[in-house]
Amino acid sequence: MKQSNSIFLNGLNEAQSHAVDHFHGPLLVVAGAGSGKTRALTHRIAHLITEYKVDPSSILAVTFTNKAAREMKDRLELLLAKRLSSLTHGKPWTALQVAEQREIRNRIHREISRELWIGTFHALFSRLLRFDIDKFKDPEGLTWTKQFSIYDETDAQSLIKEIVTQDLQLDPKRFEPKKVRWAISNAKNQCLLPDDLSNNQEGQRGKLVAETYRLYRKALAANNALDFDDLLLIPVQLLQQNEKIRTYWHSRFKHVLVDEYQDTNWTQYELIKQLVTNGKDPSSFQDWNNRSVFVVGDADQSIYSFRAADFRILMGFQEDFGKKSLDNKYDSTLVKLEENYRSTSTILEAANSLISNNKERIDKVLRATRGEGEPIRLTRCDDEIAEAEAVIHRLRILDASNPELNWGDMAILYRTNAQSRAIEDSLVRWSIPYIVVGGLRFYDRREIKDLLAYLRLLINPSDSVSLLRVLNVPKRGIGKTTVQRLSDAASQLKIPLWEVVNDPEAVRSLAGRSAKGLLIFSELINELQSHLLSSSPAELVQLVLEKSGYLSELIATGTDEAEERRRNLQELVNAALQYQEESEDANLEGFLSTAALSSDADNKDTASNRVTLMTLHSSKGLEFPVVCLVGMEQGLFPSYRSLDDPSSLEEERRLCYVGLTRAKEKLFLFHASERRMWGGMREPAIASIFLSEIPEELVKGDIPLSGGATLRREKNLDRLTRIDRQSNKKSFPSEAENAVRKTYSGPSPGKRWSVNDRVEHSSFGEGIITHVFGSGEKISLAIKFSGMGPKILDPRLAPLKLIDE
DNA sequence: CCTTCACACGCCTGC
DNA sequence: CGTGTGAAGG
Repeated sequence: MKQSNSIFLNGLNEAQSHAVDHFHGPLLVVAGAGSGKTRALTHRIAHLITEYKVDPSSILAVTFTNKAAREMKDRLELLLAKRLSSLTHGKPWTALQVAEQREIRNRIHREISRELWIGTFHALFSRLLRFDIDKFKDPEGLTWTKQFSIYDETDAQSLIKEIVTQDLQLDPKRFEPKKVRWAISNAKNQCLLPDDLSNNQEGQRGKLVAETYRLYRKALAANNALDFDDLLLIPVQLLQQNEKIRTYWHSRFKHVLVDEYQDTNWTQYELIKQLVTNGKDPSSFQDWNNRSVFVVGDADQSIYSFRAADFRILMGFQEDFGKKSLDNKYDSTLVKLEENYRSTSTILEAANSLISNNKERIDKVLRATRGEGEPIRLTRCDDEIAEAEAVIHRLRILDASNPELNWGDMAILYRTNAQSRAIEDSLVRWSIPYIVVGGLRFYDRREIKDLLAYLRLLINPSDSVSLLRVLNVPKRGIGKTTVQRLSDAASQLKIPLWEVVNDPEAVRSLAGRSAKGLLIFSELINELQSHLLSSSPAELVQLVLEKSGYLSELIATGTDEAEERRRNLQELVNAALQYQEESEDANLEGFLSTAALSSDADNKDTASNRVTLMTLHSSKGLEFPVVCLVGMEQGLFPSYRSLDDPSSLEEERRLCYVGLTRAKEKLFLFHASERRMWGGMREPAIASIFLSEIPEELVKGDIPLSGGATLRREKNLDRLTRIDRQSNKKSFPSEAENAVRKTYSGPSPGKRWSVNDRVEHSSFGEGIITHVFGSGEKISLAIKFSGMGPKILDPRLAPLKLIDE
């Protein structure tokens, strides 16, 4: 079956060809930095389609970022286009006219790449959920529809905060929503449900976290919303419980490829397993005919354990899926790519030496294929401002003395986003063009989130988080008290907030002066909803902008900041237009998913001729001729949180390894002896331990280096930069806190209206009072009439009379 | 009842 | 340094 004459095997080394040509069964590709794994992945897909005649729609390829997905598609299209051009035109690709090229690419896109499922775990499985989530049966009876909203971290946290303070009546200072959210996220990423978590917990605090998790999940369902973690966890549950759906997707995706496998978590692993083996135990799964699972990764580049990635999943792959190892090199389930085509041998040697300090590794060496290159340069600076100046100075020298180097060939990498500021200042001072990747996402800007909240509300009126966000934006005179009254009513009636807001009588009854604003708002939403089916996403964005008064308010404000926001919103319209161009059946749900799941790094093209600034994490998968790595100091990099924890320190070291191996030609390291942390305090800083792990002979210091001995001695000193870990103090709700459970002012004896009273309404007929809101003069009644949902009425206005028993 | 202003507090990394 | 929360003002 081996097709050794395939053009997609040309120019590959032995190990790469082996990976590309693999057809049946599981294969783990251990791919060191710069060993051509993206090449192997794209060639493999092309090879599967053209040589093994695999239907493109049966290929599922998981990438780590959307950007990587787009690149993979582009490269694949180009590969296939080149092949097609020699087949159909008998000419090499470059000899074709532009129009011919375009026609071929369109054809490839239409017939092949459009059919492929390539994307991040989150993007792919939210797509799957848009098909099947309505068939999901939750053990606690929760339900979702295809119109579900996707909540980002902020939305999720505000929901949790609400639960902690309102439902559980806990002090958010002691039971921090952020930490609780983190614990819940961790559980979800390990495939744990509320009950599982509860059973895992001993102390009261743990039990409370599990209880928050349960309520949080319930709240998400009430909002018809999912958080990022649910996009993976719900599909797992769905595939586990529903054999029909599982078998469908199992039969559909015959070839599954996963990039950056070292950064998968247990929930993602479970997804892969369900799809590949149809839920069977992988070690005994036999039915590999015309089916494969192909994972690529490098345990030394695992840098996401903070979001529950576990590289032991990669290390256990063979045992999970494979037969026992016979020949270590070309085992039927393992290929190692160990030849590095990216970096000079100096850079590689430094990286190899650094990473050898880690204990938890798969044995792997990275062999250089390029020359020695220049020594690594290390610069020590007085503080972060001097550091920024030193970096820029270095880049300017390079720019002046190397005509072949452009600004776009240079990258400045740092541990934390906050470090970019000082460097940006210097770049501006020297008028050097630059781009900052990461940090605040475009879709996290306030005005963008506001507009997206409108759109989410339109398709998913249950989404109360979005409703609350835009209810009074722009200002409609609807204040906190009114909102609280409406929310209380909604939660007691167990109906979405929107149903209260959308009921004019309820509004008139519950709200005072702000009733007018509420009526305007609900009319607005109803009107916008009427355009849902007939308008494109971009048109809808424009409509919301105009009809909501958002745009006119910004124009009226007239400040620079407002103008900036207006431009961003225009950019959102453009993003919607671009989305429409790129996808076949463009709809608003799709656009909103794309928006929720895109990261800042996805949108920036690094092609423009600018110096790139980013965190080490975002640099994964990229390469640059020139790399400057700044802030190599204890407490910063490695981060202070890792200093007393060996396994986090190893992760920091892997991060450093990733950073070093981004460089192709020239590598510059910087550290400062003093640094302003946040606010103003100047903190003395000492050189990073990682510097002492790079062989001295590879490094040339601008200043005399403190040797490894000094560093090792300093290592044992008490860290000035270290911040004491918070002691594990428990925070239980006190007796007092428990005692002040909120009571709504129900009917007091002697009042005219009470719960369970039977009433008669002149047009709705007979009903029963289910709730009484408010007290004194101002009360509202929730009444259940037969044949309709609960109505909220003001007894002073509504034609009601009490029926005597 | 809603808006605005001031102050306190905290930031690692990100789909 | 930005965000979120609280008290005073309108």
